[in-house]
Amino acid sequence: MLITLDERDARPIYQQIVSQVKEQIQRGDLQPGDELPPVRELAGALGINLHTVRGAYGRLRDQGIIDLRLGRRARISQARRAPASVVEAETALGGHLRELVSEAFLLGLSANELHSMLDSHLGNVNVGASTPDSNMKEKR
Amino acid sequence: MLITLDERDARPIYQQIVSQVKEQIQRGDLQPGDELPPVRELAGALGINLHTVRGAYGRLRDQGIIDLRLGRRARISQARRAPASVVEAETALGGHLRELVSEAFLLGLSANELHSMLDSHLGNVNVGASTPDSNMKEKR
Amino acid sequence: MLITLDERDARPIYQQIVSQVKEQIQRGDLQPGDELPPVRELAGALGINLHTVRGAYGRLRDQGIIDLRLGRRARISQARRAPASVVEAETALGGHLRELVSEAFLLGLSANELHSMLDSHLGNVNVGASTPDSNMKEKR
Amino acid sequence: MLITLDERDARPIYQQIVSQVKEQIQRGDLQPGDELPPVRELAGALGINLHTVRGAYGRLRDQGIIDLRLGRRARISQARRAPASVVEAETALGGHLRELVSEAFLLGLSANELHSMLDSHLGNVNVGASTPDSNMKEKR
DNA sequence: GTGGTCTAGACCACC
DNA sequence: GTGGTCTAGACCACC
Repeated sequence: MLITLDERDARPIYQQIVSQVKEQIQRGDLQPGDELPPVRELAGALGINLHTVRGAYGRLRDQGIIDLRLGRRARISQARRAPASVVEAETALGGHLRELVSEAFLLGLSANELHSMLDSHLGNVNVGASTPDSNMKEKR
Repeated sequence: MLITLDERDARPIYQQIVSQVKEQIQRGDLQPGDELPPVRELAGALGINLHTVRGAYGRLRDQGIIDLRLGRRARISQARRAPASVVEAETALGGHLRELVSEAFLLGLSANELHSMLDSHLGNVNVGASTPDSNMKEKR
Repeated sequence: MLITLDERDARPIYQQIVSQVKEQIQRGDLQPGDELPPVRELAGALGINLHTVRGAYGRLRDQGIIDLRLGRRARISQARRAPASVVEAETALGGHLRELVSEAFLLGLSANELHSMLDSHLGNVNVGASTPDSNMKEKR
Repeated sequence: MLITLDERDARPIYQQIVSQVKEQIQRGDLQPGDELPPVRELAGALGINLHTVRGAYGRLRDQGIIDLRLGRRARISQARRAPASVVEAETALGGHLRELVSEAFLLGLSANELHSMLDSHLGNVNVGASTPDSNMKEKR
């Protein structure tokens, strides 16, 4: 598993790790059951403190992304959660969307341009899910 | 000028103020040259700390949105920046979009659902601005 | 808010704090909107490290029990979550129930005795919920 | 003797083994004097570490469930302890019950739902033991 | 080896 | 004042 830290990224280190693990799951680079590197190993490779990695892993566990068990290696969870309700989705993504729209406006983007940027990012998504006609790869 | 705080919004207060000022410019409620309320007044109206409002105004100034001069009232700047290039837009928004898409994926949202969430957030912005055929309100 | 640590309790300190906050919500001693003591204050009062309290608060936040926002005091969340599904409930409580049954057996308790012990603990519950005829105080 | 590990069970492996041995005694599948498989054999069959099985057997011994003597096979102990008093039971199980009830409350479960979850876990235990009129399988 | 908890202390961001 | 992140290092429990 390849994790890289971006000095220019304003987000805290643990957040970058969390995001990258999620993106790798989404891309299919990490599959359910796959092992993550031990915290000490990843900390060493990234040149950061062990606790920083533990914080990242802990959040991934709390979000149901990975399984952590004492004495065993961290693994990508089997269970993918059920589709979220509209309310849950708004709670989880509302801040992201407001930020995105705000920034896009400042850049002078049109609604169409923003939607097509979103489309190009959705295109990267490796969805091979149970309901192929309603997944995120779907052509609009 | 009407600013309201949303308790459910997880973003820091200063950021909510920044976003709302931007959105009001976008809606045309705030025009170049318009005055913003004095820091003390807005802080009092929202029941928040002076520093918080000062922080918000400072960021708006740093982003070229308002003019701040000691002893003068804050005003909306004249200069609007030119629409960004595709490359600039990708640089500025790419991280936000990656984050948004991977979160949406883990929530089990479809591409359609994500696009319509984006639409509803663009709708709040309700642009009726200078370039009507390429603005963010545009029906898709 | 009164939190006490029990030396004899084998659970980690942060767990005891988490449990006690939950129990106080359940008893109605803590209401939505109520403030929790600042981490430094509670840490001082309990004679433990600040980070240990932060760990407890962080878990309460991750479970949606409290709201934590930078610069503001921790508060009990407004939103009570929707009733869990059978699967969620089994996931969340299965381990507790297995442990309980195992221990009860070792003690020579009958099923009836265990159920009535559960009843007496449910009696402490301060439920004032929307569906009074299906809440946890309900006589069986 | 059949022991199986449940990946979804969040408890440590040694605890799953301890619980299952207890349940099998309860079901009558294991009788006083019966031999348990050698540590090496069980570890091999489950694909786990020797230490893990040793730890489980050690705890069973500490709880008076099995007899362990160097060079001999582990056996189910003869002595069954007398039923606990109400006070003992409350001391031993009170913490578990408080925890269970407050978790259930936060999940939005009703008292009935919690009792029936308890029933289903008691059902797994499936007691057909020495005191049929007060055992844990008893229909309520 | 591997994750979990706790202490100690620094520095930062928001209010 | 108040919570958030990070480093450093100790010791523990499980495998």
